[in-house]
Amino acid sequence: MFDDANSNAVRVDFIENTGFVTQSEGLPRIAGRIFGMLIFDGDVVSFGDLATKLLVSRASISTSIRILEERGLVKRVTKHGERQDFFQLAPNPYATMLEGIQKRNRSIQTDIAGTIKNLPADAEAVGRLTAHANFYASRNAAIAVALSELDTSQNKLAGQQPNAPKDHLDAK
Amino acid sequence: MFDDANSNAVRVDFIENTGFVTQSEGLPRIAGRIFGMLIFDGDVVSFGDLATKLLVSRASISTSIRILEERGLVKRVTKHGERQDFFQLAPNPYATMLEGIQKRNRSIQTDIAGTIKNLPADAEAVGRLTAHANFYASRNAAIAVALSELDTSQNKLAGQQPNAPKDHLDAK
DNA sequence: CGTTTTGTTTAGTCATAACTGAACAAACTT
DNA sequence: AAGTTTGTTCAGTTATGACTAAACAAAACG
Repeated sequence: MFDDANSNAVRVDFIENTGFVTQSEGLPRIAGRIFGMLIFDGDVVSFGDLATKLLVSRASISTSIRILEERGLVKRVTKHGERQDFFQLAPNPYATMLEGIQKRNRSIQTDIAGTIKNLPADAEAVGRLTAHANFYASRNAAIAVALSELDTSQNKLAGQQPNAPKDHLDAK
Repeated sequence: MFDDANSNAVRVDFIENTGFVTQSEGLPRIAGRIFGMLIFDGDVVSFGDLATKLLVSRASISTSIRILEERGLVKRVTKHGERQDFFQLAPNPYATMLEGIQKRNRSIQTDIAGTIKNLPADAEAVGRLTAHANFYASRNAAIAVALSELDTSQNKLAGQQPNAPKDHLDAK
């Protein structure tokens, strides 16, 4: 146990698992695998290596990386003297994720508010619709709490976060 | 404005919208439409009416209702002297929803903990994996906050929640 | 009893989106 | 310049799952 072969099996399992998790959240599975690989390896990985190590086409890497970049979870960097693009985890991907959920919840809340506004004030449904909107409001309030907690724990782990993102990395 | 035709258009929009929301959360759109209809109408609706009013097959109602029942969001009731099944919102669907998310997060957390346990304690990845698990932990802590908030606002709205669920409803 | 109503299950269709290979453009190498 | 590397885009394939129609079982009705 705890030999290299074992560790690699654990690594692959984690990466695959992360793929399933993000898939169930509506993202391509490959995007999750990339994310999982960046978490596990904690390193800067080249475009080509992503395709090679994950055994998928470069086209898939391209689209999944675009999604991860759009969501602010992954950052593209260059290496001095290297032609390939390299990728690493964005500075605080978890906070960014939570902020994305908040944004979505706000949009749903706005929609429900619009529904209420377009009804007569004494409509029988207004109470239930208000409770419905309230649900998303509490979720967002709760996420705000999680965001502040994340700050705390991030500080605790600061020493263990290798490879603080830089805009430009020199060759090793 | 605010005439019956308008209100009905608003109603249909809300129902369709709720369908989209739940679809993006991995549930069939029809399940969301049922849920939205129950929220808007706040009434007890028969199996047949669901199919008729939503213009979908009875088979779809059957599967979507099963999903909603499994998740504890909708309750099946009988009406004295009626052969059809009837459905209404479960007592506190929002709390149930949040608890479902908590359960899922816990399961992901457990998986990550398993990953960490199967690695040498000094593995370089442990710090990042811990932060990853921590993310799901804070989310769950936050949901706990939302759950207590929900209690509060539910009390505020108690007077506006019609049709408190009963196990058995007499005919009107 | 046969017929009707009702909900579930199953087989099949259809829509969607992930993924790939190939074509492509841009930048670099020689 | 010709050829190579690199990332994106596009067309096509494939896998998944929502949805339906039809078959079905159970219960109520006549």
